[in-house]
Amino acid sequence: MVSRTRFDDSECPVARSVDAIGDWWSLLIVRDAFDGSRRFGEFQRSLGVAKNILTARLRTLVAGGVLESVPASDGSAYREYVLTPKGKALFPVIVALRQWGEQNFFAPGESHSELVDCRQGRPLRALEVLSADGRLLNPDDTTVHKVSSQ
Amino acid sequence: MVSRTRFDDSECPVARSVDAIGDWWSLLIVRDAFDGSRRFGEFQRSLGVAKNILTARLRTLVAGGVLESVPASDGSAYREYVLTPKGKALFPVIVALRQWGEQNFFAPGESHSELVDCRQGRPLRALEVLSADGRLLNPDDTTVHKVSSQ
DNA sequence: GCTCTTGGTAGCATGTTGCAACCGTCGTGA
DNA sequence: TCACGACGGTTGCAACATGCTACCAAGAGC
Repeated sequence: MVSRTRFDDSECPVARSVDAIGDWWSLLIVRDAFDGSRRFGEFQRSLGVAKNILTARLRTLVAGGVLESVPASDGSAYREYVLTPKGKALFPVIVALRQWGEQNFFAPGESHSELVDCRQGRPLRALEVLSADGRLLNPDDTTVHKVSSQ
Repeated sequence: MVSRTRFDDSECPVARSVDAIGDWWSLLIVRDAFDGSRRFGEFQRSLGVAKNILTARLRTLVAGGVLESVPASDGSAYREYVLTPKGKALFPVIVALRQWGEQNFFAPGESHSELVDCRQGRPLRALEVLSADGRLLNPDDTTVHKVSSQ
């Protein structure tokens, strides 16, 4: 069993998110799911993770409502793992991590995979943190405050 | 020593980001840094993490260029840990995780911390993944392709 | 029926984590 | 200037998680 409730009790949404995802492997599984992977074997080949670990992570993600286990789309008796709406909502997280990695961990010209807009084939616009009325916000322009139950 | 290079060799920026951050504790340290924590003790009290783990994580984050160790701002001989520009660039990642957590792991009315715009005190706008020309993109509207070294 | 692939489980060695105890330095008040 | 508490760690150890390899059962293809 994966360590449930490490940060779960926190009032911080970041902590709960982190706890729900489970670990880094899980995040890479989600990334692969966005890239079109569906089958156990696809994830395993793509990630190179041990099968027992993959089994455990998939189970956690399904239990957490991020993935869903459905009958295989090719008519075989096997099952596939697809993103639920909640899983798809992780898209900005993956995109944010991807952009951060692109900007900080690749030498100019170094080959890397890239996420592009299907329609134009062009890279995405950088994510922007905006205020309710659309101003661009830096970390210093924001603050955390507590919302008591209302 | 923390497991350097688990995913480092990957061409996927997501994997390199994940590897650079190290683990979930590190991400929560970064979150606290955005919230204004600077001192060892502040992180320790806020997170409740064991001190040896915190020591290791801070070292990893400094080595990775996410945090920087600087003389304390209050003139004491202690040191503080502050975000580098690279660390501040993680802001969208934290915001994305926070928004995902808010939307999926809190009952309506349940108390939680909230990130607000300093100027107006209002919650932020939800992050949007946009194409280069500003269209709103869903996961299905994007695809990953390889960029060979050019 | 035979064999290969898929999707796992089981057992074990190793690595990582968390806890508690300890320790040197800094700051402060008397 | 000396004592004492807070700060910022380090060390050792037990417990847990991870990864590797071998194994296995059911499906798919022939």
